[in-house]
Amino acid sequence: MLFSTKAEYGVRLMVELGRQPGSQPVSLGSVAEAENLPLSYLEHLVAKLRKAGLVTSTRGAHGGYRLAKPAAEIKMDAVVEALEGQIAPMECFHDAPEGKVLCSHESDGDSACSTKLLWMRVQGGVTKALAGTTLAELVEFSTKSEPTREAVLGSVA
Amino acid sequence: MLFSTKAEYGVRLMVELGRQPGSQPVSLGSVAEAENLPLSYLEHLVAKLRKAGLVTSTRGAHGGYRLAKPAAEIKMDAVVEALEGQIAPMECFHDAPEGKVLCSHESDGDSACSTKLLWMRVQGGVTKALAGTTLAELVEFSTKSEPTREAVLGSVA
DNA sequence: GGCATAACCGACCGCTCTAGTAGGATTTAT
DNA sequence: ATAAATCCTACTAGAGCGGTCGGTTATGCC
Repeated sequence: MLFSTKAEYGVRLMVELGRQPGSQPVSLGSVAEAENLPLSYLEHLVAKLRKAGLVTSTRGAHGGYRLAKPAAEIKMDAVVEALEGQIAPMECFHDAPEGKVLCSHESDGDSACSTKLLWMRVQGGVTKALAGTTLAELVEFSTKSEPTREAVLGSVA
Repeated sequence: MLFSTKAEYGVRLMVELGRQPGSQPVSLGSVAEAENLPLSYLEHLVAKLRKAGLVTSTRGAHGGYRLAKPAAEIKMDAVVEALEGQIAPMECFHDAPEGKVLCSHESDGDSACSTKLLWMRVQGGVTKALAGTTLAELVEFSTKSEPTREAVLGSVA
């Protein structure tokens, strides 16, 4: 598994927030109920999203969470990275200050890392997929398939 | 981390085998020494590669391992999958008999999985990167950067 | 002010996987 | 026979995952 359920639950949470049109905050409890996920676990996840500046919170009664930005401006690489931590294909990958990629084996005296080419391509593929998808797309995708109730009913009938 | 060191070590092992020109088998011990990896751990990894039909073994003295096919015909998705198991972005992803992708949440009564679009793109990116890279490329890449000894010496001088 | 609601925070827990280690059994060239 | 190798199983420490729990703080509402 490339990602754990932290990413899954967290993205579902974000989509749920993105679904809400109004500017009023959504309580975690309602999200947990809607997505059928444990509330206390979602608390941990939403904390990461908040620290990453992806959602804002309002405390107290009628409080809850809102997207910090319009869904169309939220790229999924930021979301997944907030939840799962640095996205790198391999332990030895840490990106240097500039856009460069380092491999810890390279500093060794021996030959350059034979796997670097592969992991760079993998990382490129993943980053492209994540950064090329916005939360708004997922919201639209999920709401569009919600009226697939027809399809469900159709298959039953 | 998308992958564990199993993939890292295993790919390094494959590259090491691919480097050898002759048709005579290479002992795991020499690979372990060349790559500075624990021999007993490599044994576990190479067993997976053998079961996946990627390498062949000859037992006894002067025995060892060989690539089962020319390096140019070995695609890295097969290698990584043999080492890490099914490559899927998320727990709920299991590919159906035909090339289709299933999400376990879809069978539920509720709306289709809001994350499916994202994970499909991610999986596409990873698969494309892995399947689009051959072992031969990695072998060439690593041997080409081996004479970068100049660069290393150059930076020291 | 008091109360319900909800965000916040940290500790804890069982489980599985990772990255090894260890020890032996088997096969084979010399 | 012996040494060199693959092969196989069992074991282990540690880390992360998925989740629970209890308590603290902040806030709208009556």
